[in-house]
Amino acid sequence: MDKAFAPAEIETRIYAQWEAKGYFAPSGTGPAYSIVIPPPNVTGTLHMGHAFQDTIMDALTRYHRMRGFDTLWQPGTDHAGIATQMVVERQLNAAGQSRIELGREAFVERVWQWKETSGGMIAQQMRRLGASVDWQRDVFTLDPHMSAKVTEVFVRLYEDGLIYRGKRLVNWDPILKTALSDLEVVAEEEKGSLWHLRYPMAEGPGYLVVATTRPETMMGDAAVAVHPDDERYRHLIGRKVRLPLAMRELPIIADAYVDPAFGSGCVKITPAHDFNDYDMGQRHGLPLINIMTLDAALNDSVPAPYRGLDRFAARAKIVADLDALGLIERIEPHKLTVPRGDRSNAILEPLLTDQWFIDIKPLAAPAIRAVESGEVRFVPATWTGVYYEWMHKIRDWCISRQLWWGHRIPAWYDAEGRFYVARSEAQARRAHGIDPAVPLRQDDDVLDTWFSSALWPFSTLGWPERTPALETYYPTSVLVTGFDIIFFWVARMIMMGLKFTGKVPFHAVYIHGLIRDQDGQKMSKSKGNVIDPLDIVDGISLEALLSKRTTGLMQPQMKAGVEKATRKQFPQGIAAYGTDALRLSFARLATQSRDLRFDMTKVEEYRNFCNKLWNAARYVLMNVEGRELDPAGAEFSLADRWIRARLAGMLSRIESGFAEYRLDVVANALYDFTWHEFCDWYVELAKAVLQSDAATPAAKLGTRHTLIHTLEILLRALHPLAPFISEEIWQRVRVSAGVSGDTIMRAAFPDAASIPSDPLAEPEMRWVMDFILGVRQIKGEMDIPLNRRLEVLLQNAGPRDLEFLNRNLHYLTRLAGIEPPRVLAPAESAPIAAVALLGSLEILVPMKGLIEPAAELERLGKRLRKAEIDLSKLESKLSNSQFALNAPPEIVAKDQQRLEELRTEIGQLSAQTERVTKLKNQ
RNA sequence: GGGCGGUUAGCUCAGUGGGAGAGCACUUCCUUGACAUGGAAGGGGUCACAGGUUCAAAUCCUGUACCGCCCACCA
Repeated sequence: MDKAFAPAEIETRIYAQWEAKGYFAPSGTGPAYSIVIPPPNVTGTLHMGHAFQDTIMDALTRYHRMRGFDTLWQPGTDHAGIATQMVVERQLNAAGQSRIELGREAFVERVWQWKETSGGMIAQQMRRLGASVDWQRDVFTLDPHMSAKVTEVFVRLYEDGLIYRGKRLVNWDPILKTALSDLEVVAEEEKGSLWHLRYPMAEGPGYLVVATTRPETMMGDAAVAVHPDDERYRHLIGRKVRLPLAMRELPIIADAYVDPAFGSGCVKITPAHDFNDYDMGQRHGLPLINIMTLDAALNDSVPAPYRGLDRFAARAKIVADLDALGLIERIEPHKLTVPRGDRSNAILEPLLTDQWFIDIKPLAAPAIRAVESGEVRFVPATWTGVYYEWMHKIRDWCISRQLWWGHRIPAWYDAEGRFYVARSEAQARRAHGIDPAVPLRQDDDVLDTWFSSALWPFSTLGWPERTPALETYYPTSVLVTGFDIIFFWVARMIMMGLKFTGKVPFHAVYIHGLIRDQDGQKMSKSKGNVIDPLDIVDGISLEALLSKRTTGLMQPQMKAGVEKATRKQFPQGIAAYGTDALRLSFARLATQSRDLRFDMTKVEEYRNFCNKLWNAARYVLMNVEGRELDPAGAEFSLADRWIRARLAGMLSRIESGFAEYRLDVVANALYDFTWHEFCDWYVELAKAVLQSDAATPAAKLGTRHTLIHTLEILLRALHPLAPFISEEIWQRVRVSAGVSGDTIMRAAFPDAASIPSDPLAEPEMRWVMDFILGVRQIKGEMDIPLNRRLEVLLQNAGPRDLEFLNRNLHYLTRLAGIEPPRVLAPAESAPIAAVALLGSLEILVPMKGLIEPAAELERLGKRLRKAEIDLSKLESKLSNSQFALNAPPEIVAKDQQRLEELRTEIGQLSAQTERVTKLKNQ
């Protein structure tokens, strides 16, 4: 084995072998365990969030596969309608072309080409990350057989009366020229103005003042509303005002929606351009006056001077014209929430258009019950409330999009505008007896991407056919996703799953936090803080990283800032850390926190961890290869028994970590055991046996056997999080360890319960460790090199101390760096020495010029102060009579004992301080 | 306006009722035959604040402050 762990070559080689041998496919035996991947968008490459999520899913998958489950991790990618269309359109624009020029068919062809590129990059990234998905089952949401399922669902929903088409007010994106669902709207608070406009009374003098944030919509006003109980305006209800600039009259109506305290208490009502006004218009039978075109300019229903003006130009002109007429009472600054498209960032317009909707309440009710009943469990449970809140006030879902990239709506129109919903044009004709000579035209619109996403758990498994995969792996075991798409995706999958399969799509939803940069900032191209996960795996030079981060920026003026920040953060570029280090650091990050700060130092930490493990394995192999390892006749030492007990402890921590989706717990358990127990202690203890001429062959055999078996079990426990290094080392140790199997991937996950408990090993080992730590503490504080062997005397040794001492002398001399200690007789006086305490046992290191009395006094002082503080706390606790009365007896007893120990310790330390002080003063 | 998170060592974070923890960073020592991507030792925290419950609170309850997120039709 090489001296340092070199991941690059190992990873690609091992993954190729796994894939070639078909290890990712379900085993077909055992209980089913399945996860469907949240399909990444084919908009580019995977980002850190994907890599994080894939690590979690892969760890869960590998863990269950090793535990004997029939395990499927279903891969796939998403066409991501708007997002992908925008990416390709931007590419076209950069090349001086436009989508419109190209035409629908050619454009869609271009997007398919891009899909091949992006999908290929994504698959490649997933392979480098070690994802054990079943590639044979890979699907894309727009694959023809997947589209057929989408059509099937649409038609069935339509036939059940749950899909309807109609002219409704929707969120309209005038840049993308499509409708959006409520969820795709981000409400941002922005600074604006509140214009107080005077609307003259139609008859007689005077005017009403209405307050508005959008004066340009006045052209679409259908009424002015006041609160029915508002004394100021009560008498005017039923009368009329004249709409300035347009020669129309508006009724004054009463509606309790109006807040008399806001503005003037009079509201202009524009039913075709405001959601509230729309509702009010419906209540009062007001006309819907649409004044805008699809690109948000004023249309021909407004007076000539304003026609064709963009909404904001129209606003300026209308305000100027009203001002000229003296019809503006005042303008005040006002904060308002502006709706913007989540993709385009365009200011959206409520606009009347023909759209398709899902009547959602009938679907929502069973989906709410499924969570209430516990059929679907959110982890952490706090997200349940978020789900309920949205589900209880859910509104109909606008599913049609005026885009080109997506699932075409299966509806056909005749010349009269009648439409027929069917699985195909032919079926539409058959069902409605339409002559082939009558032209039919399919709806131009496509479906919201989330429509097909909602079907994902069952569509990927074969629905509507009752395929073996559907029967076996549906409902899936767990959905792993971020909280940002609970509404977009999780809720809709539960609704659709229940509707079309009668079952929930997954039993658990594990909601993880969102990956942010080291400063807690969201990672985004425009911030210039994105990292390609593979750049951490393979490393990247500063130059390459700079060019990656600064090309294709939406706002080129950001370039300088991005470059500066990048140079500051990665002056040397990024080193190659390997996949396992990245995965382990992701796991360590997977706490229940919402925001997860990704930090390079964590990756470095786990790179070092991998190297540590690699070298521990080197040491083990060095000592076992070509040697007898048959445990028959082996003698197992205290250290052997102890490390086995600690191994069991680690395994049970891992088990509960996985059960609770706490991969941070799993990663920490592995780290602590590997580094601080196996390497720091056990390997060093093993050396004391293996390098000793005094140790018996049976003892050496026991140590070798324990070394190789502990390592082998550790590797299996590590495999779900660090698949590559565990496989690589396992391949080298499996023969010596005497385990069968071709791959660690399909080896059994180690079981804590199969390791018998050993209640005596840990206390004795604790004594050994404390002895060693006591001596090391003196050496460390006195700057004495560890390997300088010291003379040590023991005072006050009890029978237990003597027993432990005799049994473990070889450990003590080696790990503490001492000569075999001499036990002082009860009456024998000790030379002046530095002292370490182990219960009542005093470990003495004679000072004789080695240790300065002043330094030892300082050390003693520190210990003494600590002990005294502890003692006084404990004394006040125990002196409280209520404590003994109410606390559990075992707590009281423990504290009593601790009190005695502290008193002994303080007595010893004080006596020692006195002795050293005397010496110093001589 | 409603709701949900967070506040623990310089930094990033674990820790849900009984002696304050990890990693990194920092200080000192160590070219020991697995590993300097290493080893040994050490310093550093009134657990945001104020009340309350309890024999006992970082942990449970109430409130306050600050930070963040989600939802929401006040023009």
